[in-house]
Amino acid sequence: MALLHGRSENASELLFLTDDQLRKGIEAMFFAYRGFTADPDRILAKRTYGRAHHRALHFIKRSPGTTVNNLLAILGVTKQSLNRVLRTLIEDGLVLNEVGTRDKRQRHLTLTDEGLEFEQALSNAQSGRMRAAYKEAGAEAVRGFRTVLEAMMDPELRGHYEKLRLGKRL
Amino acid sequence: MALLHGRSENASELLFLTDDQLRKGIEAMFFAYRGFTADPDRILAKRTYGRAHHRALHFIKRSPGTTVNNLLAILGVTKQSLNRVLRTLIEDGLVLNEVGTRDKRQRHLTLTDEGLEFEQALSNAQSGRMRAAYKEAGAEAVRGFRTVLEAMMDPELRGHYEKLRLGKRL
DNA sequence: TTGGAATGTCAACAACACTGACGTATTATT
DNA sequence: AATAATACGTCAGTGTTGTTGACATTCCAA
Repeated sequence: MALLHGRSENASELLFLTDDQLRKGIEAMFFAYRGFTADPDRILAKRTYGRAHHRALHFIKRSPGTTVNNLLAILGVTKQSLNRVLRTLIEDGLVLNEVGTRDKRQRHLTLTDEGLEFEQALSNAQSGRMRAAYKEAGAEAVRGFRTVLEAMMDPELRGHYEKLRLGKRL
Repeated sequence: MALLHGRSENASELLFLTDDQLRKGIEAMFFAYRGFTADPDRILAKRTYGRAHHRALHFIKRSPGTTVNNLLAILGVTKQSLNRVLRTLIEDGLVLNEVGTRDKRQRHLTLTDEGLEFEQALSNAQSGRMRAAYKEAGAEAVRGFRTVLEAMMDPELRGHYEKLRLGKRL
C-alpha cells in the first residue's frame, strides 16, 4: 500500500512534465512573446526601426559605455548585422559612439538625450503590459515565471543575464 | 501605527512591480526566448527551413485538417507569407493540402507521415529543454510561469491558445 | 617589428515579414 | 439568375534582420 501510495504520489507530482503540459508551455511562450513585442513594435514602425534597434537601445541604456563586442555577445548576432543597426542609431543621433581612452580600438556606446527619451517610450510600452500581467498573476506567479525562464536560458546567455541583474549604474 | 504598518506591508507586497523587477522580466523573456528557439533552429537550418516552417508544422499537427484561414489567424501573418511556407512544405511532401468536402473553397491541411516525423524531431528538441527547465523549477514555478504568460497575451490570441488547450484530437 | 585583436565596411544572399493588385473557384445573398 | 462575398493562390515590389566572406584600419602586446 505504501508503495502504491508512493507511486501515485510520484505520478501526480510529475504530472506537470507530461507531453501535453510541455506543449502548452511551448504554445504559451509563442503567444506570450507576440504580446511581449506587440506594443514596442507599433512605436518602432513609425520610425522605420525594428526590434533589433529596440534591443540595442535597451542594452546600451542598461550598460552605458558598453563596447561593441560586449553588445555582440549579449545580442548574439554578427557584427555586420549589429553595425547596420548601430550606424542608423548613431546617424539619427540616438546613440553616441566614443573611442575608448584606455583601448582606442574599442568604441563605447551611450544613449544621447534623444536616445534616452525614445528608449523610455519603448520601455514604457513594453513594461506596461508586463506590469499588468504581473499584477494580474501575483507575486508568487511572477517568481515562478522568472524561475522557469532562467532555467530555459543557454548557460552562456544566463551569464549575461545574471551580470545585468547585479544592477550596475544606470 | 496601524496605518504605517499597513503602508509598509503594501509596499513589500508590491515590490515585484518595481521598474527594476519589470526590466528583469523583460530581459528574462528575451534571453529565454533565445534558448526556447535555439534547439529547433539548429534542426531547421539543415533543411533551409526557418521558424515559420516550424510554427506551421506545429499548429497543423495540433489541429489536423485545419484551414488556411484558421492557421492565418493563429500565426498572425499575411496569407502571402504563410503561402510561401506552406508551398515548400507541400512540395517537400510534409504537408497534405486537400480540398474541403463541405466547402470546396477551403483547403484542409494535414501532416504526412514524413511531416509528422519531422515535426516530432523539432518538438523533441524544443520540449527537451522545456522539460529540463520545468524539472529544475518545479511544479509550482511552472504554474506561475504559465499564469504570467497567459496574462501577457493579447486577448484575441489568448482565445486561440485556450481553444488549443482543450486538447482536440491529434 | 610583427602578430593578433577590435572594429568597421563592402557585397551578396536568404528568411520572413509587409502592401497592393489580380485571378479563380465556390458559396451566399438578393 | 445575377451579384456579392469568401477562401485561396499568386505575382511583384519592398523592408528588416540575419547570415558569409573578404578586406582595411587601428591599436595593443610580445
